[in-house]
Amino acid sequence: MSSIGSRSVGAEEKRERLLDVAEAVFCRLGHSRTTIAELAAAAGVSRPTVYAYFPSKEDVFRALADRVRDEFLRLQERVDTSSPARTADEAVRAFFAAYTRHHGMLVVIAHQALVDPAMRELRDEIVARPERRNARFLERLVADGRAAPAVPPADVSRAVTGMVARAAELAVDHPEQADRLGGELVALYLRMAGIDDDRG
Amino acid sequence: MSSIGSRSVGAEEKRERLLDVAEAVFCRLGHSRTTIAELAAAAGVSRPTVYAYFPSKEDVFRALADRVRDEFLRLQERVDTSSPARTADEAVRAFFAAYTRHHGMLVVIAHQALVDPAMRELRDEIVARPERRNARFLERLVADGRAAPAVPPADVSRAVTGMVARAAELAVDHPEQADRLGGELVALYLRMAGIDDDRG
Amino acid sequence: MSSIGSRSVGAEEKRERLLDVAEAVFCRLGHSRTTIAELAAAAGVSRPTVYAYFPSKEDVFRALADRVRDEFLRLQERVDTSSPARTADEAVRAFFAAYTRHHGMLVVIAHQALVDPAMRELRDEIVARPERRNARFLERLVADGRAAPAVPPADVSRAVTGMVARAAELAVDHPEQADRLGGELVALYLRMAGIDDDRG
Amino acid sequence: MSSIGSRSVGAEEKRERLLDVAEAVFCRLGHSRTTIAELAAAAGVSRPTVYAYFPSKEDVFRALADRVRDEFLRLQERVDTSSPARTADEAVRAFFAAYTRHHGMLVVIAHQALVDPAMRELRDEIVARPERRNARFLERLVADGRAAPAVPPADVSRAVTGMVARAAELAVDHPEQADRLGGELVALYLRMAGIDDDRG
DNA sequence: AATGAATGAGGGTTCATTCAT
DNA sequence: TATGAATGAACCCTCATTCAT
Repeated sequence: MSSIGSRSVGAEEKRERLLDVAEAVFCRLGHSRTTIAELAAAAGVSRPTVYAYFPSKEDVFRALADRVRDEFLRLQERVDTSSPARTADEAVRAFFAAYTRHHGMLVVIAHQALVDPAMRELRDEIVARPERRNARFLERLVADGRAAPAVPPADVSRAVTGMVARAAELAVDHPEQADRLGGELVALYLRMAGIDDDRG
Repeated sequence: MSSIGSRSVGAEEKRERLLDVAEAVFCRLGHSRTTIAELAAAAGVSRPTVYAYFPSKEDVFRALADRVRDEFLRLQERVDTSSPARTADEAVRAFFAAYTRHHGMLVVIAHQALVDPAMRELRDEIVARPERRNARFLERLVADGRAAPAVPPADVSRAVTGMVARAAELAVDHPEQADRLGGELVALYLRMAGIDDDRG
Repeated sequence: MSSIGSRSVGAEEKRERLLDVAEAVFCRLGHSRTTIAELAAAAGVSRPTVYAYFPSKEDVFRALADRVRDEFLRLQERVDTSSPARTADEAVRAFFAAYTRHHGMLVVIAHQALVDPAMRELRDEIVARPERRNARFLERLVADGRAAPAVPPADVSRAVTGMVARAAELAVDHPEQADRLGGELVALYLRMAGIDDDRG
Repeated sequence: MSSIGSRSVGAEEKRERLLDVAEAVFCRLGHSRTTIAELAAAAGVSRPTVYAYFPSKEDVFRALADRVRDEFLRLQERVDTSSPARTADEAVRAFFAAYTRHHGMLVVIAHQALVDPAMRELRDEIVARPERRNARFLERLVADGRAAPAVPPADVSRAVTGMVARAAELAVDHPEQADRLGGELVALYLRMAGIDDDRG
């Protein structure tokens, strides 16, 4: 019926769809209440079918977490670098959008990180890596005299991650405010970093 | 049942000790992996004894969450108000300290909030209430011409919550940096809020 | 369906090959751990293909057991009867060789006999029938004055079955001793049966 | 109701009773068809109760197998040694009785030995150790001129194990013949070993 | 107040088997 | 004929919870 895909669709695609479904379920139910039965039902298949695509529940979760991380890693690749303010604008907005989109998973990942060192690392790749990258970006700007942050770049960088995370929480419940929130985040960032706003 | 005599006091104390133990266990194992057996073992009692103090595992968790929230609520009561900068300094540092101290529980609470509306509310009391209070504080300062935030006070306020949360994560792993981090948080906040630093 | 033409012959051959593979797998993994998946993998085919040749896993096992039994039944047909000692020699060695060759299957069959009356019967055909036949053989020899067993022929007969079984166990792990063991078995049998060794 | 024991009984005793029940079930159903549910039902308890005494189904089986082995090991301790024939008589009969009593378990152990090296060792302790002991016993007799086996002592010894095993199979179905079978086994053994029958 | 003992409910996982292609 | 895909039925095991002592 409403199974996860017709026969003609490749297995890889079905796996991907299963992950989509799984993300929704994990975000709705959290890690422990997400059962294979629930995943299967949400995907319109039977329990054993889930095992045709993933060896275990934990593997579903790991694959999901990996996918989220990969999306975050990809974010950093395409950013307009025509001016510091533009770079900041795009980077912050993109990070904010991704954070909002995957807010639930990030909460679950943080929870699992309490228990699983692998999740701790994965979370680090999502959160701390962009921070380090951003810190280096600021340091370069400072060296060029184009930024004058109030506190060390690393702290600005960390602060912005936190700000984005918190704003994302709000954006999840009030998507209509997402745009405005993005704007405020950028504004705050520019001010914290002491970057001249030369956008448009 | 038992009067407020020594017996009762002992019971209240034991309950409190049980909660201390429980907080440690919940932070180490997360919500689902925390079993009554583990709580009992960590407290050096048998499983049924836990039920003498709490009706269910969920009640242990709720009591714990309540305790954390209460501590956050109490934070706001004693703040030096001799100057805006001093107020900000104390409030931010206190919030940051509490956030660091209860970081694990806050992660678990966030996770449970995905599932349990009551936890959503509780989390709101911990995070959003101080934000609103802070926003009002800023608005008053703005009205008095003593603050000139870069973005609306509500956004500054939300931003600082996020910053603190992220800094707390770091402070958990590197307690030796807690002081410095607290200072940076205050500095950033003052700058974001456009408050003159008239401290010492 | 398919005539006895080449197709059918191919099918029969494949079935036989499948049984060969299955014997190896059942002996390696025992009855319960042998899965259709394992059989299919060992045969280099997909799971459903196994079902093209056998209606069920139990049928694979039954066919296998039947094949083993048939081999044992055939043993008794060609035995040199030129002298009692020669008869004994050939019969014991042949039985011992077959027992060694199919030791694993015989263990599995014994195990299944605990549960399945049909396997009990089959095992009886493999083990008890030769015993009865042997007992009659001895009785005839006794009547002719050519044997003087220490105990009733039926007991001698049963004893030799047991001896062979135990020797086979050893021969499985130490094939190089098979010949010597065969010799000892014959010697013991002759002595137990009180048959003059007029061989060679 | 008909649970495995009243509260007053020690846990050790209950464990022992559970093992008694388990032996019956394993012998009736074989290894794989024996489920925890069946064990629990046979013992008159619920499934989780079984886990209060054993960590897993495999542990139940191992404990059972250990118990059987221990009983076999104890057999060898008390044997009348007033004369070779008496020693042989007692040893063979005792081994035969134990083999009959635990026939089912020995079949299951043999089956598991296909898969589990630990079971292979355990089986060796049950079967091969008495053989080696017996072989040494015969060697001593030979040295003293009190035995003249038809084949090397080790082979006699192995043969008798096999004979006993096969006789036990029969005795399981026909307990009324056990005594007679025991006698025949002893007679055969004495003859094979070339021991003078000086028993009363 | 405290606990040893027991269990109902439920979740993860496996596997023989079927079916559409 | 052969198979990729899917599933019903079980089974092992865990855990929150209860109860008699």
